[in-house]
Amino acid sequence: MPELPEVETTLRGITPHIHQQTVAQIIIRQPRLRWPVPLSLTQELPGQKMLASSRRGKYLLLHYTQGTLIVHLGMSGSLRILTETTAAKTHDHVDIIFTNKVCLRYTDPRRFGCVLWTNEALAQHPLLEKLGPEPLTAEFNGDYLYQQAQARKTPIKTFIMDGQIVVGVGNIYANEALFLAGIHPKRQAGKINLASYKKLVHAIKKILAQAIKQGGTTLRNFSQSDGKPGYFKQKLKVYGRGKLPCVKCSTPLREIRQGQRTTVYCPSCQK
DNA sequence: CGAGCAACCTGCATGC
DNA sequence: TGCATGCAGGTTGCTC
Repeated sequence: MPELPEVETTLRGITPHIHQQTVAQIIIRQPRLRWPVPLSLTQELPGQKMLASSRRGKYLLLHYTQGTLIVHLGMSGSLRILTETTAAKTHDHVDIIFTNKVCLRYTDPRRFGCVLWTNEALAQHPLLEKLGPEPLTAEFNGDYLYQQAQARKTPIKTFIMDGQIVVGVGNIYANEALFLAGIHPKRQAGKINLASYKKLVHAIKKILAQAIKQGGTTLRNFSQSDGKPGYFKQKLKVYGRGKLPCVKCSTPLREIRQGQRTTVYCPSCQK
């Protein structure tokens, strides 16, 4: 479910409600996520204040007095703010309740996400230390991507979805960015020239920035932390449109599998 | 080292 | 209606 724009939207949605708030209680109903939720949090977290929040790739980082909560939404996770008592449903795995009665609720049917805690320097955390640059920074540019691609035989789509190369480009936006840049998803990363990489980087930035501005892509169950849906889906040009006519040239879009993910592209516009 | 893929889980759409 | 199958927004951690 959540790609980077959804994670960013979630972060912006929840932060004002919990900023500078002190934890009263944490309830862990289901600790078995991607990695076990540390049960010691029920002792450690109460009394700590939420000082700041940030994001690294698709990891949400909630910085408390004595450590950081690392939250990932996986494929089906969401975080939302509850201001009045609401009975927990089947997949409501974790509640963080603040002294002002606000509840931050983590829900994740597929349990591919995680809720972890660290006291150590974040840059050295095993899940974060090898991550590539953020896509919306100046560090991520055509020259960088071109350099990283040298001698790489992996298909360009797989390459831009590799978090060690650049974080936050998920399946939807990888498809969309390649279409926008006119690049065939199967091309070998090492055989693409600098000019095309500049175009691709521009496309990735554009598509992500636009999606964030619109509040993320709504697919099935994603909604913002306030419950309002995102409005980006209607802007998708290839994702979910296999066999339908290309919006530019009307050629039927082609659908293939790369890795274990669906790729959609226009065989005429993408070379 | 890179490339490819199995694995972790539930829900939903589809087809018989 | 029921059941089997395949697919879904991610990413780690295996094998080769």
